[in-house]
Amino acid sequence: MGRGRVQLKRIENKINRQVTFSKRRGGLLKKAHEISVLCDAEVALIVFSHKGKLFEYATDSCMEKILERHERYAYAERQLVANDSETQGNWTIEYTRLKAKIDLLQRNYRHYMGEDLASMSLKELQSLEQQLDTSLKNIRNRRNDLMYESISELQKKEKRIQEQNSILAKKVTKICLYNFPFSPT
Amino acid sequence: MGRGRVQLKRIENKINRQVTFSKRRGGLLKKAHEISVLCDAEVALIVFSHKGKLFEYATDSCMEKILERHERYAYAERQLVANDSETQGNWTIEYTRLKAKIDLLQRNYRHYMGEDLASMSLKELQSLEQQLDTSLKNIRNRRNDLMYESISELQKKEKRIQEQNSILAKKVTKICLYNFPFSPT
DNA sequence: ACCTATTCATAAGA
DNA sequence: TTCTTATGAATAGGT
Repeated sequence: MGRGRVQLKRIENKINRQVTFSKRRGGLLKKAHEISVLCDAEVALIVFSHKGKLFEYATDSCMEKILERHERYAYAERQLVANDSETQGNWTIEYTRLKAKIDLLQRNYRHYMGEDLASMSLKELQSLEQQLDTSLKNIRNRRNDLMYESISELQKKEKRIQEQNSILAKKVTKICLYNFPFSPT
Repeated sequence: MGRGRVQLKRIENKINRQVTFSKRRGGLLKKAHEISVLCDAEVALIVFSHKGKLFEYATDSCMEKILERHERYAYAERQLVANDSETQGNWTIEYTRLKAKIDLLQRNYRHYMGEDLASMSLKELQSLEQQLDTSLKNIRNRRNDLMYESISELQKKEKRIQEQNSILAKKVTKICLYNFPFSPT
């Protein structure tokens, strides 16, 4: 579409890639919404840009619900593939599932701690690095905000106290004048 | 697209809806794949038809990984109401325990993602910042190592091939000389 | 499923 | 980023 055919391969020019991403992302989200409305379908679309930014669309803005529904499907499939004697009931299965999830989370966590990196590919490392860089920026921004807040808070407090001080000083002067109208000072 | 404009509302005719769904589904999956390849993005697309049939696309056919990544971004609100039936016994307790663990891990995650920072104190932020800084250093070191490794690997390979080349060249020369001892060249 | 008239999406350029 | 526009793609309505 547009001027000239397009090859289905990574756009090497960074600028072009970014622009194309931005445009196509819009188109994709729009079409996802359209099919959802026109055909009464339930759609969830998740897009991570090359830089790791998230864009998403979900029918009725209910991503979690759709993902859960998907999970049930995927889960059913997995069961069809790899079941032998797990007729113990749902609890055992659910337990295993949660265990696996924790394992995964912990593995990821270690990566975020900069540990256990040997198992990661170059691409994964780069994506992780980018993510942490972004995180760090956010954290530093937040810290700066907090510090500025605290500074201005202190400055206000100081001002208030200064004012009180001068008021008190005036009172003191007045009282002194009243009690010792002719004293020096 | 096509003959006549289309209103963005549910197609009431069942046949038309089904046909349109089928066509647009194809288009949507195709475009999801295209943006994924062209722009080096990570895409997950889930479509449930009106009748409940599942269609999906995922970059590198790795749906779970993308959903996991998405989960890290998404706000955690998987509060399963497991409290209503405490009579289930140990399983319920264990289940709740695991759930809590996951919640905790996910909360920490979001901090590592530079999100959800409002609840953190200055001190906590500083410690997090320090940790991430360290992580980033480790990750960058590891990435550098990998890249150097890969470079020296390539250099070795190049050398081997060069050597083979020169051996082959010599052989060719020899054969030529043997077969055409007086030819020029 | 296949066929087109149309509308849509978008690559390139500004 | 946004707009414009030429052009390739997608697709609605038929067959």
